[in-house]
Amino acid sequence: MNRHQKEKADEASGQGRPTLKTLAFMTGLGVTTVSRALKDAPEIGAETRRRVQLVAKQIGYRPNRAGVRLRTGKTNVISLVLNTEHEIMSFVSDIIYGVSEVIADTPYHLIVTPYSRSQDPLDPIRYLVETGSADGVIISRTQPNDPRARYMLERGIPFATHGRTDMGLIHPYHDFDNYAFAAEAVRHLAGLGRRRLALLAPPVELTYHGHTLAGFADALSEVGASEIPFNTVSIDHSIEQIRMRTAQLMRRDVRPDGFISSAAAATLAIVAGIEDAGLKLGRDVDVVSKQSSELLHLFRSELLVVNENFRLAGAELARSVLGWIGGAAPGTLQSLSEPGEVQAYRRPD
Amino acid sequence: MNRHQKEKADEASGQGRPTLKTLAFMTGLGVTTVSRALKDAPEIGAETRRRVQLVAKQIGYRPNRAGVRLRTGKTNVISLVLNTEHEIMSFVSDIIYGVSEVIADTPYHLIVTPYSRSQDPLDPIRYLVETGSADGVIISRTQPNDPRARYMLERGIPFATHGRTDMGLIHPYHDFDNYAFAAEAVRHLAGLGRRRLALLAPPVELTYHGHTLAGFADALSEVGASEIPFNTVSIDHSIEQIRMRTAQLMRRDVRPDGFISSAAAATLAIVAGIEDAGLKLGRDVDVVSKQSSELLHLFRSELLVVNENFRLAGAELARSVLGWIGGAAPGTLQSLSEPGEVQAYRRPD
DNA sequence: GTGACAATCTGTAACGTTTCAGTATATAGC
DNA sequence: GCTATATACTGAAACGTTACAGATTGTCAC
Repeated sequence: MNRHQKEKADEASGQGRPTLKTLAFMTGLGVTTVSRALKDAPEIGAETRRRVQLVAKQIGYRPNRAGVRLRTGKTNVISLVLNTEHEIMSFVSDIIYGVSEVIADTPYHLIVTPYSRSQDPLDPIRYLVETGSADGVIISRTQPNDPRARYMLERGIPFATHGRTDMGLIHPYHDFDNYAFAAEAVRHLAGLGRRRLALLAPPVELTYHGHTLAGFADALSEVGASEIPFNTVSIDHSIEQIRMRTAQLMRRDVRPDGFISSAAAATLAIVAGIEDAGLKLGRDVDVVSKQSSELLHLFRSELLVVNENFRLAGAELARSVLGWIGGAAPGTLQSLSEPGEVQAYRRPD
Repeated sequence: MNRHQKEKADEASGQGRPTLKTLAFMTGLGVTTVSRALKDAPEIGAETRRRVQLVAKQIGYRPNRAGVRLRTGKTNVISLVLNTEHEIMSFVSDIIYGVSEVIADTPYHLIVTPYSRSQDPLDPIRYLVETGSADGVIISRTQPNDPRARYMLERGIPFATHGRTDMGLIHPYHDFDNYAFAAEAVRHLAGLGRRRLALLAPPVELTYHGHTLAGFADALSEVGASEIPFNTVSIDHSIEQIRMRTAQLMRRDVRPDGFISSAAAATLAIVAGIEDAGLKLGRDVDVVSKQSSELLHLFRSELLVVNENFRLAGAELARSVLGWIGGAAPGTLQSLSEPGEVQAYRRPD
């Protein structure tokens, strides 16, 4: 062992985390060879490859993220960008778990990048892109003409949107079919003999507001029911506001006998408003609501529900972003989740 | 300009992200000087310091995280470790926002590290520590003798726990005073004339199970009420299980006339169980429940609630971890949040 | 036996940062 | 006018990784 090798030995045998240098020393190879052996490069002998990988596994070698990131620019990070005021609560937790599930056996980490009402929604995106903090981004509250999607498309950074855009640009997305939801809800209410329907829609600026309205309108004319306008509030409004507006509406002469609600929390407010007006759910009015966890039937057993699975959405979004990062065509990474049937509550035995 | 400087210029004027080298070229200083000027090192002249900082701000210099991390080992990352099965939904979203709020104007990023039922809760912690992926860790579902806290304490990695431990070891935590909650709930129910109380407690393995039980027991003897045992389920059980057990309990001869519930979702199940047994809330039985968002009163207006603010918890936990990272003594980074009064619902005008 | 070529392996440089060990200049002491 | 010392700055090395440009073999054609 010459002086040079001795030095290497001294360095590599340190009890810190193993690095390529450690592996190189242990196997008697150069760091370059080790590096390539670990990533199955073609110019490495089969036996050497196996030997390196065995030793690496034995001593629990894990590539240093900072080293890789500095050298290659690859962060192995997916960022989930969330609005801290308007995001649906169960959405946040479920989508995180969905994403986690998918990236669990990849080297990716999930970072959460929040922004608040006061900020331009583009701010966090700009930050991520400018600082190169993530390989891929997931955004929600998608708009028909979404500056964030446009911005990332321009910079060529992989992303996926929860909800669709409508800019004639192609990018990965996952969406719930809110057109189908609203249409099914209308049909179900019509089937119960309801004729005057009100819709508590998503906020106008989001794409699925349009989808929801379209499904609502199309099905209304299909079944020959009519709309009672209820567009002074959206599911983004406070519980109190929705409750108050609902109560007001229900005290009018011409009041709805059916409600469709795009969010579970808002449904609580609608029901409260209905009861404030002295009316009874299931008798005077029926309500169809989306929900993401099976809790509404406990609230009022008369409620009619359609489930939206955010965990699945998170998983799909993660798959889409990873797919894009992996080189797949953005157009092939789009998915739409069909709503199940409208469910009435069945009392357990 | 000599050849050497020319090279520098060429490199530094590249339109990529500005680095120290860019700043060094622009200011005519060495990278070392620039680096030190930016962190207010003492041996830099006052004017130079100002000049460098001005230029840095002008061109929007941001230190490269990978560079810093590789050189110093500092990740500027806080990891929030979450159980993907048992975490309360609102807890996840609120705590994330609370943490975000605090780290917003720091260089820290928040990464979410999930683990599932099948795993040893120590796994994600080991991963974080071994790979040096975070400067600080936040864990929840804290146990009296918590191997995760012990492990991190041994390795000297800063962390904070949501909930306390009971191992005679000192570390930062934030906790809700569940002893006070249970005691107050008992007193309130006693004040309503309720005499036979049942408690739906947190799962036994968590520290606050003990706190809750102690508060419950102490207040019971204080007010001279008695306990109806209800320990076949905890708030970790499924809605269906809790509902069924509640209904069973309420059909017994000796049944509770008061319930205390440690979680809002579980309360929905308790109420359903009560009603399954043909009894009425507010008449036959009163229920005091914790909640983290103001929704329970919409569910049944007779419900009595105590609010627990998870966003605040997230903020406190983040402050604690950052404090520890910043060198503060762990013992000074502990906080306890006192429950407010038990609230009955007041109908809005 | 020579040249060509493939198959394996290797050293060096670079990513951007901080730290170490200086260097150069000015100021002060005497 | 000399040294000592403080002040302000600097180059080189290192963190762990990958890419580039070789280097060393052995094999084969002829």
